Amino acid sequence: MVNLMHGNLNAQSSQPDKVDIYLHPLFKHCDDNFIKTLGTISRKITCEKGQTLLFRGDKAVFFYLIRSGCVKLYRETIDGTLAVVDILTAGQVFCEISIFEKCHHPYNAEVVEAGEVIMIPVELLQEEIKNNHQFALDVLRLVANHCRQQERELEHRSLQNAAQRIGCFFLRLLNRREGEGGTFHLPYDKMLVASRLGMQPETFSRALAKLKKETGIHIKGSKIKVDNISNIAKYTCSACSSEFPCKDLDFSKGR
Amino acid sequence: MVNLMHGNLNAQSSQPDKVDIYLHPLFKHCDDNFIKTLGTISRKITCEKGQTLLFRGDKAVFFYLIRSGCVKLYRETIDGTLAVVDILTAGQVFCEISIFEKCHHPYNAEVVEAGEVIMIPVELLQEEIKNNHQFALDVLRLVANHCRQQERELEHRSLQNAAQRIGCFFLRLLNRREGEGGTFHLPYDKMLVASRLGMQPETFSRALAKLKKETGIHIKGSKIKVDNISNIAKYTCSACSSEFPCKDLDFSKGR
DNA sequence: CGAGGGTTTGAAGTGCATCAAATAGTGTGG
DNA sequence: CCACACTATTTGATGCACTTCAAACCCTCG
Repeated sequence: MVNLMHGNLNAQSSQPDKVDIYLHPLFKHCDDNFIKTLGTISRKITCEKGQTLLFRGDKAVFFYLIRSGCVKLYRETIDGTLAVVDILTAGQVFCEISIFEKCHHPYNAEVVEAGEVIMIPVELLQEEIKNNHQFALDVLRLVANHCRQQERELEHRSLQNAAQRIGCFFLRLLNRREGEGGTFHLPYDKMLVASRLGMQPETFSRALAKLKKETGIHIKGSKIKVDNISNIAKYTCSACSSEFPCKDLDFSKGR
Repeated sequence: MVNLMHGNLNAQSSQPDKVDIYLHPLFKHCDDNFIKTLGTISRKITCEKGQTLLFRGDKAVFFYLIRSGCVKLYRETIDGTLAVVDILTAGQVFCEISIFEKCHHPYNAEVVEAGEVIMIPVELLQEEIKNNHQFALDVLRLVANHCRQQERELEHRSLQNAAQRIGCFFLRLLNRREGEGGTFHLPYDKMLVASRLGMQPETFSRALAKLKKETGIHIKGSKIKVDNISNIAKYTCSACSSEFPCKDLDFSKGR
């Protein structure tokens, strides 16, 4: 079990096996009774790779929390072109807007790595939102946090080049103090990382090579070793309005 | 006065002179007493072009509503490169996250067209959020709506080319039924539209010419005449996951 | 009228996408 | 344990969209 209270992007790279829903910060102001109901009523499903959890346009009836595995959120045009919204791993949540509003899914969700997903019926949460003012505020915080993440994402797409976006992604995976380095594994396929960062696999490969040259990081398969974070920060954060270390994402990994 | 209850992006193009804060849908569940307090305590300021309303990183103490004029929200890297987040006109609001959370501004706000702005102290709203459950939900809706807008924006940046983004922008300005055309004015400078859509003025100029060729629209200065909306929809919406007409934005123009 | 932006046009450069093909890695059945 | 199939990743070559730099044009407003 991973305590999401202290969860950060590191949890992604360490790939925890299971995640306890009770500990997601979204529920920190919910009482034991509600948590118990949550445990009873929510569905836990085991998903295979390739399985589609929900389709864009479908009515949202569940709020999702990933216990393990990996889920890709994406939009698709008529001609089949994909725009990946995000790729989520253990501990992350999605469809949070459905918690308070009747809505239709704004994206598709596909399992890209087998795992377990918890589905919480939205009525349950909508009820809680009415009774528990603190919970309403926590939902608000979750949504707002997602909003800020997207603002940052949008900025990165217009100001950072491919190599800088990868570097920034690595910095978030590392999440250490300035100077300190470390080793970590990519949370998923390079192809998926590429799509997550809005680039082609070929571009990712070349940009990663460039990042290596520029910052002196070591790469072996999916293992990345960083001796000095500042090198990456210097290289990537010059093309961003936030300074390293990024303080944007401190509430939770919720979506 | 413009009734924001029924406001849509058309309001942008018709450039209303003044906007009544009471009618913003955010306040639809607030009682007269609160509205009166709002009128008393909020500041109305007249802004000159070029004036900076707030700086990124400053502590957020006001929620902003634009009565008239035009405000640019942007982020800036150390070397001075800008990333425009949005450009807002009469009836639109910003800094809504400050309504429920102590936060620092994630962007700068600069007046690009002189006008009047209303500043509402966040304490007032934070108080109301505690007392008025419906208001809390309306704030949630406002934030969620902003979130969806950004999701769409992000998709557009990765799937649509420059001409298609302009066409999509026009469709939102027109906001009519399929087939019906119309005439409208750009809500602000072409330079600003370009920055809003994440492209250079030169690119905008060339892409607009391309859009004209592809869809048969008529352009004279800032006046755009569209005979048949479907032509634009056919051209732009093919590179988007939503089909025309876009239903994404039905709550308000809030930000 | 003339100064100063906004807008357009031209020419050249850059970054990423695309297409193609080679190479590495992984899982399968024999 | 190996050979095969299949996928992921890398590398090369080329093309396209957008940017950048430069200059002309145009419009507005003092």
